[in-house]
Amino acid sequence: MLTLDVKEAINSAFKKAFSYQPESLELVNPEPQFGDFALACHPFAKNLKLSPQEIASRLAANLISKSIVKTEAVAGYLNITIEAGRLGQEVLSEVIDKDKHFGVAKSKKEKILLEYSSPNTNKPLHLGHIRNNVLGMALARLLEARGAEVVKTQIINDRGIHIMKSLVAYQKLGNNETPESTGEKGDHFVGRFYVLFNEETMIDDAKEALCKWEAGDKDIKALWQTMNCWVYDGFKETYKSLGSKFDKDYYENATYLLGKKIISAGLKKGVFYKEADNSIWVDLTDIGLDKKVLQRSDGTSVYITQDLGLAVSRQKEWKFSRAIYVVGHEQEYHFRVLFAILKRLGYKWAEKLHHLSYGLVFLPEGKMKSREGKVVDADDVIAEVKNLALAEVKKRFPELPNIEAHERSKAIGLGALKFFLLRVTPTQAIHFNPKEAIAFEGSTGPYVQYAHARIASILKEETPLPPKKIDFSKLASPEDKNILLKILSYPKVASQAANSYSPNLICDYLVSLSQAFNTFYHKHQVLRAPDEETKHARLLLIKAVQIVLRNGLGLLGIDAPERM
RNA sequence: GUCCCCGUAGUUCAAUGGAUAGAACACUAGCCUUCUAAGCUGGAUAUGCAGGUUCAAUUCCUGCCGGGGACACCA
Repeated sequence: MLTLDVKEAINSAFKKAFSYQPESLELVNPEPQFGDFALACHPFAKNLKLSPQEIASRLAANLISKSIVKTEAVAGYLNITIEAGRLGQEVLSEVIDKDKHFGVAKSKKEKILLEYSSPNTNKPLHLGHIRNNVLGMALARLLEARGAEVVKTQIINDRGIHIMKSLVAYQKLGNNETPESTGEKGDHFVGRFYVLFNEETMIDDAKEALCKWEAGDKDIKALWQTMNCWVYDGFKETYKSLGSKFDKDYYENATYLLGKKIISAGLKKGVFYKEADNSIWVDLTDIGLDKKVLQRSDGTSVYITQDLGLAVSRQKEWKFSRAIYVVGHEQEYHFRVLFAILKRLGYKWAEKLHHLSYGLVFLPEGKMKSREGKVVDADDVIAEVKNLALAEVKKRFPELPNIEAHERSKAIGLGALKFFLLRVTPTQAIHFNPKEAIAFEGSTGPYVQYAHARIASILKEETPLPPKKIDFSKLASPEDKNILLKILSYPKVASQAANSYSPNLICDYLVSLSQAFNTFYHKHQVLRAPDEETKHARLLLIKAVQIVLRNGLGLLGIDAPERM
């Protein structure tokens, strides 16, 4: 790999000039006028007792490599320019050889458990869930591209008073309707009754239903089961549109009992304590948290109980080396408490649990609240972006067959939506402005997809690709170099994005690569290049761009259509 | 009251402690007889305030101001 060659050359220059071995070398891509790579020499000044400029000068004088054509010392920076043909040859042959594996590291095997969806079975998914899902899938792919085995899971909150609320409302107002009879999507059907639940007149019935449920009442359990299945049918459809996949679904009703066992065990060990009213507590004040109730005085479990059981059973089942919970920022305290309790119980793997908290999605009117109907429904948004994309496609290609038009609009609409949600740092809150979310121009998913489709349409004219042993010195324009250097940095960006759980870095990268390509595209002809050699070199160049765009979009869970 | 996240251009967002803080939208002037104009080329504007650490701070530390979230025998 080229950057390694340059690093080696710098290392030996250090040796020759100063008999010194730096611990690590961080090369950056400077402004084009300075060169292709640069090394800031300031950090070495202290050890070498020389000015950064002096260090850079001496390194420049001692830097020998057949691929380096120019070295310069400016303001304490060592600037390096690579031979034109060399860059193209090394970068392009690697990308085209590796193809879909370019940017994928074959590093150590690690098993990562990822939880990225935790729906309630009393209402349909909303925009916040979409962010959660899109982020989770992107993370899964990002980590897989680092060589990790990722176990994708969701925890379904199918138990508790809120579930009984929709159930009781249905009992009272349902008239034996079903999603089939009314033609509604199952999750929306159930959600309708959750909204109809009346806090004043029905709360006692809901509490009673919960007691019956816990006692195993047959009728309640049967209805609960039926309604949950309606909801699951609905979720399945939404997940399919989003491309969400899970290796394993966990259900709260199955994990909370294990949580209770863990709590009694902890009580015996003296990690927890019992109050006079029989409630069970943990005292975390010594680490800056609070006292927390783990079991109510009536013996029933609380929210955290199921997460304790879930964590323990998942570790037992998967033996993960790391677990990541992709859950909203508002639950940060909950997870701090959860992890602290697990540590206190003596589970060593508790150190390996991370809460990746993502910011809320705000609407122009403020925070979303499902109880007040102030939500952006997931299915609605998905349908809307598809429709808008369809209108654009039809405007451009009125003659396109319907099936093809719908396929394209699905890719484009969802590409726009996913990109919109992923381009922001996960911890940042998103202010959802419908117009921006579904924009197809500017810094958007479709912009990247469009660059990809343009390349596809050029390459379609020219199959098969030219051989890889050609004259790459034809790729010496600023536009060529800009693209080559960007491609070269892709693996690094991908690993940074994975290590810091930041898919937004990929979004940024893809936009800048697309910009580099578009600029090139407007300035240089590919099929009508001045000569055959240039044409061949350019074909390989854009092929490599296409590969990287497709791989990068793939990490984000976004399709790369051949035509738009 | 305590804790967590966030304050960057008119707006929405970027920026492993490194050279002149990047994009996009909006606004504006141009570019389709030439590989897809969902595009390209120009044009103006920004690090909340006060200190500190550092050769170097949007980035790290402290305080203040402003916005959001959390701290239930809710989930």
